[in-house]
Amino acid sequence: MSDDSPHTDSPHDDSPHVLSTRAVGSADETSDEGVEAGEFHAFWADEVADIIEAREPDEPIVIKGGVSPSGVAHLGNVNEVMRGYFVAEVLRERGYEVRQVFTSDDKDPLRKLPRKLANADGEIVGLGDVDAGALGRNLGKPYTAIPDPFGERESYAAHFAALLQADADRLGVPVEMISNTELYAEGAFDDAIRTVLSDLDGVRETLSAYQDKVDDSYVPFNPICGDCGKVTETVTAVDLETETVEYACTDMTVGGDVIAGCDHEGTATFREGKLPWRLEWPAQWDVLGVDFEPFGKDHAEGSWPSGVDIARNVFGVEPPVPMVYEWFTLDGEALSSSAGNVITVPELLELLEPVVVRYFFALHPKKARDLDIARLDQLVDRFDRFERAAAGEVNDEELTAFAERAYPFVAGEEPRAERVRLPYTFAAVLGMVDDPALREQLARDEGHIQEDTPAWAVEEALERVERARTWAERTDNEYNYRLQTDLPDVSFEDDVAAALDDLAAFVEAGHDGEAIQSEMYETARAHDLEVGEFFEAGYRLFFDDTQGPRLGEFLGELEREYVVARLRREA
RNA sequence: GGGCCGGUAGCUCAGUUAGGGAGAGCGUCCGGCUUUUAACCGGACGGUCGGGGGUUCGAAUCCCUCCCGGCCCGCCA
Repeated sequence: MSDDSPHTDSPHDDSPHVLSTRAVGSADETSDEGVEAGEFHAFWADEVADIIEAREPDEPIVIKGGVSPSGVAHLGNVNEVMRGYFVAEVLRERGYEVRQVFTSDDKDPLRKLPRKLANADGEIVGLGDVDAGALGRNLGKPYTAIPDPFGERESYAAHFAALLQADADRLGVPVEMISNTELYAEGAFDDAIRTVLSDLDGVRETLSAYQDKVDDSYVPFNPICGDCGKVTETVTAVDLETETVEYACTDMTVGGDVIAGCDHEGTATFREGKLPWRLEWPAQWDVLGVDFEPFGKDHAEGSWPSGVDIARNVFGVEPPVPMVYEWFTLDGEALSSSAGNVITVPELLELLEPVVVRYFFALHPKKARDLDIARLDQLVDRFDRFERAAAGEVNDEELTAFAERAYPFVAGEEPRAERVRLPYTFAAVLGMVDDPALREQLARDEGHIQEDTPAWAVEEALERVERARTWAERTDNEYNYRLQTDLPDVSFEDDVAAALDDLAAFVEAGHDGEAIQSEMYETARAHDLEVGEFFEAGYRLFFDDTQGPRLGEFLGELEREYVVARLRREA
């Protein structure tokens, strides 16, 4: 076998870890012409796009994400949307037509009561705030057959889907929401179900390699009970002629609990039931023509391998290009809605600009990372640096390569030279005052806003202030000071009071912030006070606290009469 | 127990494609701004690249092994 063609050792191994340090390799293309597989990309979405492109997909290229409705649409779910989005945008830039779809697996039964729910505004509420009894009575039914606990939409599923749609909108990602229930209703899965039920032995054989419970009486189809409306698990007969199944509404075991069946026995059509997940997922690939799908690491070793097998050997289709993303933690802990460790998109957008959130999801999907709310300033700093790098202003080759490629997809535009980003912590300082004009003045004095900065840039820069303010309040950190409009309850020693009066006179005479700052030291010495003691008096008067921002310069920006009166403890 | 994925400075992370200088920002400390008071500037400190072994002239990077964390290996999704 003197073979001169260097064959790649292993053919494609179906590992879903397409971006792993080890698995990147790839294109099992013959080397003679073509696709340069090993080409390095600074942006992971380009690597994924290469793999998709190498398979010469039909257009439109279909990128899918999906979730099962649960209580809360949290930031983890956004992976499904944003990861696919970046790949979609890269492919669009390469000239392809791309559809990004998002399935809501809403024909799944509600198996247990969620501890927490998100209302239409994305706020998390407890079960006590909704009609929990109605939910409890509907255990076992498809989400689309359960009333919206908030009484607003036509169903629990619709409520949840609306949350995800709203989140995608807020992040500027156009996705096509697809209801699984509707796909069944319109017959999209008819062929897949027929295929499965026509070859039960073959399906069982394939499935049994992954699921122990598959025996020769197992029928992978779950009819909806015509009597009680629950998803059933016991099919007693299949009639391929009439395309119906006979079923019995038996009990369903969920964890340690049992959802009681109603014992009804009936007949269901192919559209009055659903495939179990391991078959439904590959059936979706077939029905929707999916070319790429990102998914969390929980699927990587479970349903993905079986899905690949079933796609090829049951449905006769090639599975999509996969991509496993690592889960991120929130404040160092796993996301958990029952434990209260979740954050929704609207909540996060009270703290961060959408572009920063998009940036977070443009970072490498395979790295385990933490979203640390207390240190959001670090994330924003990193984004700002990333943005400067995109504009070629950072002396860091690696970062610049990544930023130049990824930034347009993150921001939706090329970097704009006039743009102003206030450092997040500085924005938090500005948040100590309410007056928008004063905030702007402070930013100008500090040199962040120039004479010729266009109005749009000023406006957008200042949008960060409100968010940083909210952050300071939420985390009650060292920026959580509030300029006091009313005189706090204070009392000072005579010497301190005298010093304050002197300072008041100085301010009244008209001096700028820098001069006031200097004068504070002079005044303290003149009255034989510790400088710290004098500053503390000032902070007490203006912030009702013992610390704060650089006081003199801060006071210089405030209305003179107000400062003078406050220093004299008059108002 | 088995498989997969992660583990780089106090924190958040880049660097692993293709082996060659261990890096950035923040924090800390010191200093500067006629001034100890969290905004600005400069500097320093800070790491057994999870541990060990191997290949190599040379390893964060390749190989083996072990440790830690997460996920999966029942059902469900």
